[in-house]
Amino acid sequence: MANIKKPHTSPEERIEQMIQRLKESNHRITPQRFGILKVLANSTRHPSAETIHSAMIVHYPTMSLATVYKTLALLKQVGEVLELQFSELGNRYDGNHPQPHPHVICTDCGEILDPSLLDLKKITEKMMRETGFKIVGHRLDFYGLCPNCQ
Amino acid sequence: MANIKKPHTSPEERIEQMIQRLKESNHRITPQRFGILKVLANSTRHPSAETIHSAMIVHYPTMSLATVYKTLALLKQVGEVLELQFSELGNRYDGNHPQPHPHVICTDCGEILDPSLLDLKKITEKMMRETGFKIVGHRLDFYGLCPNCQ
DNA sequence: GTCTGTGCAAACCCTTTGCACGATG
DNA sequence: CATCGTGCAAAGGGTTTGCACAGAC
Repeated sequence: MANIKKPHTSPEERIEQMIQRLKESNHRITPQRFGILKVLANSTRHPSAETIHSAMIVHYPTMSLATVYKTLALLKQVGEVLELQFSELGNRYDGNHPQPHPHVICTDCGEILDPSLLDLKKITEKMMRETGFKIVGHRLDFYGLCPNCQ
Repeated sequence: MANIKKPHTSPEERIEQMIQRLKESNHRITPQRFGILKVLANSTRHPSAETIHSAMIVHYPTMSLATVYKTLALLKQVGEVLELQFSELGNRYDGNHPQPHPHVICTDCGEILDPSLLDLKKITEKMMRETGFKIVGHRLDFYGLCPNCQ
């Protein structure tokens, strides 16, 4: 059973994986895209599009938010980023673990953690049997207050 | 273990519960609010604000969307409705089972089902131990294609 | 050189808010 | 009759889109 909390892949390796996937699907590696991959691979904080943009504008002063959104949509499409939708918090992105996995979310400061792996395979099968759905993904969030905000 | 899928509470009983809660918290029962409670209690489809509004405007031609949103916010505040946030689908509301419970969501047509109860108490405790968070809620969604959309 | 990607601004969608009027308790 | 709720319209925030220019391959 793999431990997705501390993957053996380094940020560099992760960036390389994502680049490969983009090339495979005939997409160009632009400085903007490379920069976004770098931010994603080096972040454990599940950044928002805005956060990624802010981090990048220091080095790429002309970087636009639209490009961040377009790149995130592309990465989502090729399966290299996991999008966590929140209507209040705004969407957040996980580029290190694109497969569904549980999150623990602070309702006060918005911090998002990846706790250790939890296998929902059996539960997913149960759900498929019960509902007749063909289930291809899931989402498991726990909401509460992080140690700092308590 | 209770089965939250088919509660013994009828829509009428459920409406009564919600009315009690509103009265307890010193809120008035207006025709608009009563209508929204009726729609919520009679729906198993996790309606959006827009859906509730559309259902009501037939009987209350002056009904406004703003009032639907305000009432949903109020019901959420007093714990009588569960809000499911989706940035794409728009938020959806469950007035029959305000406590967190799993959902199975069709990514094609947007249908949302309540499968039978699944107890996450032990997993929640594990998460609290592991992360130091004080967890007060959760969300468990399964995504896939419903029988109709497959 | 071709074609995709970028960046700007405008458009979009859902949701929230301010405010004057209306209705509840 | 005091206060709270309603409805309109405008504002708001995050995200998406159209289009001309720039740049990757």
